[in-house]
Amino acid sequence: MKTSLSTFPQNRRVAAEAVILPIGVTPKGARGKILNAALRLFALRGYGATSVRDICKEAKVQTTTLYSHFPSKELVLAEIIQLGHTEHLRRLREALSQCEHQAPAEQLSALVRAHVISHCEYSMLAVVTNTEMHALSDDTVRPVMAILQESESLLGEVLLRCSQNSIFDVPDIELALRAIGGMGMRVAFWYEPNCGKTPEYVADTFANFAMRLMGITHDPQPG
Amino acid sequence: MKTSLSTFPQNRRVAAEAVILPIGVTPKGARGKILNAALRLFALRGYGATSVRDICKEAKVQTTTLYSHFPSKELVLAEIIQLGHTEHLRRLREALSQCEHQAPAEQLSALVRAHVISHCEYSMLAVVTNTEMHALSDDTVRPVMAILQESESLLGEVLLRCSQNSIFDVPDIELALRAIGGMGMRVAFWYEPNCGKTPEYVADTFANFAMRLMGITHDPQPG
Amino acid sequence: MKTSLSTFPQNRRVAAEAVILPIGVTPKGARGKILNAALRLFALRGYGATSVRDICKEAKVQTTTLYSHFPSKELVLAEIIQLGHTEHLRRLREALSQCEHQAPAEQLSALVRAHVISHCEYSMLAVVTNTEMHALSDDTVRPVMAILQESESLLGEVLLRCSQNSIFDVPDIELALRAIGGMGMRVAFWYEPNCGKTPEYVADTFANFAMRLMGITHDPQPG
Amino acid sequence: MKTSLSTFPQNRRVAAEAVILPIGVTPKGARGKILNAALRLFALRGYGATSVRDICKEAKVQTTTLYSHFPSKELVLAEIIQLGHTEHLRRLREALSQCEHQAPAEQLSALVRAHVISHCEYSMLAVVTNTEMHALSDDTVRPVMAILQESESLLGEVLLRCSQNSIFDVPDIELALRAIGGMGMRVAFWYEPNCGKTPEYVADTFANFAMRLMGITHDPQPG
DNA sequence: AATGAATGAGCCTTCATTCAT
DNA sequence: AATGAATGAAGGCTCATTCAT
Repeated sequence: MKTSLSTFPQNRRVAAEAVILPIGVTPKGARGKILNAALRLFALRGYGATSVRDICKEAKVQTTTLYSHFPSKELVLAEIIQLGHTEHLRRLREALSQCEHQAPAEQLSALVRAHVISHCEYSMLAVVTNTEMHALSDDTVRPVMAILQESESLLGEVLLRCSQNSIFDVPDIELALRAIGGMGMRVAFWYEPNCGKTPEYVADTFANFAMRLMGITHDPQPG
Repeated sequence: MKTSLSTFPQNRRVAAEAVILPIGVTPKGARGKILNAALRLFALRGYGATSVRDICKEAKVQTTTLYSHFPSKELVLAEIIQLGHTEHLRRLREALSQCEHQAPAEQLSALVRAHVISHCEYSMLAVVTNTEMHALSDDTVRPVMAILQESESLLGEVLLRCSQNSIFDVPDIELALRAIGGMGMRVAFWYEPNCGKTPEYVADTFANFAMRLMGITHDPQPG
Repeated sequence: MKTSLSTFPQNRRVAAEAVILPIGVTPKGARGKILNAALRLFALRGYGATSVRDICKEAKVQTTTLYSHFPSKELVLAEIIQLGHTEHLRRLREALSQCEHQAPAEQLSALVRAHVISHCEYSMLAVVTNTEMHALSDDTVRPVMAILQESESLLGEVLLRCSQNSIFDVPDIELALRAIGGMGMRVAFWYEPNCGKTPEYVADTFANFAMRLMGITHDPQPG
Repeated sequence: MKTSLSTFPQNRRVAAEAVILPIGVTPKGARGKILNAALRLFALRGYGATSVRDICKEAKVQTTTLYSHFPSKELVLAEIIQLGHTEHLRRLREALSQCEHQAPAEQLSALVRAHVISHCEYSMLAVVTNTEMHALSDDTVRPVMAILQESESLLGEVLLRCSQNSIFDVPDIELALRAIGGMGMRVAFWYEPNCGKTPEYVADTFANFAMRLMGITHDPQPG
């Protein structure tokens, strides 16, 4: 018996249909077409199951044209993942910057909201970013990994400050980080615009979940 | 700057090293060797990036031997995923059966614990099961999907019963399901036996997180 | 526009459906089942496009069983071709033996009739015999070729005797042999029992064609 | 005992050595080299027994080069067969067009001559065209079959007109079509330029055979 | 004879990439 | 930049055949 709560309504990697790259970040011309096509196919089928020919057919360019814009298929993926982590980090920073003098609880809430919203809005990007990083070579992955770790540090530090505040009651801060990070990351796989919930609503709810998970008490003290 | 809270310590899909298939489920002989080799490589590199020759080299059999046990590479994956979902469902059911007359809160706790422990103990299996299902054809995925949905229904129904109990305060039950399911699912990617935490400890903590997330109050009424 | 005279009503090598090996020649048991299955598949698909597995599936025996009866796939074909040429030669000889004291014209008629009837009755055998002999190795083909050449000699000698008789008027005896042999050989490809003509009728008509082709005059002298 | 009349002097599918594709029809460059190599090997060994590697070695190109000119091995065969039937039909039409106002007898003679000459000159093409069509899939064979049937219709209609003319005496027009078509078709298997007979001579003789077979009387009336 | 597993060569085809134009 | 042809490695898979049982 199938309940209305099923989390995997179909056999696709990502529920969302629409694209794709953050506005203002997509390059013009063939380069942009290639990146968007590659992102779409990597998200739906996976990097290993997508050929250069597939990408170029989707982008409506010649196969060799790809090689005048990128040195290899791997570096197409690298650029996409780079874009993904960069945009993600930018949003986290932006969210933090708007409440940097407020209590840790406010900061945590803002971070989780930004985390979730970006996974809703750029779900394909997030799926690729989170599932295909292992396809990059060690040298290629290094700068990308640095950005990812920076994002994690941001959340980790806020969690640390929260845990030092008596309004929270955290049994294991590392596991809390894993749990909060993980629940947000999964949003990219199931969210799609027609699901009946707005990104902001999901974000608010998940921020609430994060607060609860951290054991916040109902009458907070000043941070 | 890397903090001690980083969730992705290296560029691999799955942190765990060890294998692999649930005891008692692994077939004898070449068939079992092939399944374990394939599981390991699919988990580390992905299905698309693993060749039949790779699997057979790892399993120390001839490539043609694989084809006397499986009709295709896809059906090797299918069997692994089937095993994964079946074992997962078996554990959820077992956990539930041991508290079927208890309050929903107890049941939720038991389910989350089973969910997490199985993602710790069979992390490779869980990673493959959760990230490569899209590589199966429609016909092949159908029976597997049915098992997955059965597992989800189990958790969904318990959440539903919890939400109808006044000791819980759930803003959105569907999102709660996504959050709790998602945080457990991600465990497979980062957990490894030498991380300093036992599966039981992680499971207890995540069960606690789930309770909190569901807004449980501190003096529960009988379910 | 398709006329009712079209010679290739469908894309198959041989029009006939039914089998197969001459009665009394088919071995008992697995050996016979294998030969008949192989003949059928070689006729319909060709030797190169038929696998040992295909043959064994059709014959409902194990793959290895074939190898306890035949040393190789090639020698299955060799046996079939051998059977085909042997039966063909037997029939030509039998036909000749019944008119050995009659005029060459009678002998030619009898030979053409036997040639055509055997191509009607064992059309699958004839198709394989005539189109797959090149698949045999030099050593294997030698004894088979000898039988074939014996059959041809039979017809060639009768034609020669006819041409020396003044009731015939043959411009080129070698070409007459090719023409008469060739028109009979093609019968195996298009004849099928439900075509509305009996083998005897076709044989009589082709014998008449052969006579005409040899330029027979209407008041024959004694041979 | 081998007579000088033997029709199968050696174990090959086709007696002729030389090539191959009609002048003016062979494409330039690698495509043409591949077609000629494939034709030669298909004729000598059969389609099923010829690998893509064989073709490419013979054509002195890389195996992948074949795939930038043809979608598959099957479509190499399809193109060859298409060329064969097209050229054959073209020659029949050309022959007919030069005697379209003459008596049916003249037309029959012209058709048989064209039929035979094209089987002498392009014997490899004819052998492949006539023996490997069954290797094509249903969809691929359809347009090719249409051309073949058009050629057959041409001959069938002329035979029909002949049979309605009192100078002919045809016992069974359908069998006459089979016989005349079949004897010409077999020419491709045994004719070779050094056999001591020119294509024209063979063609004239077979045209004579065809007339006799149709029961022509020796003092024809105007058609 | 018959079986089930295994073998090594080879199948057709596609891959990411390069090069001369 | 863009093109069409070409390249060498590797892809998944099937082949005819063998062997221990």
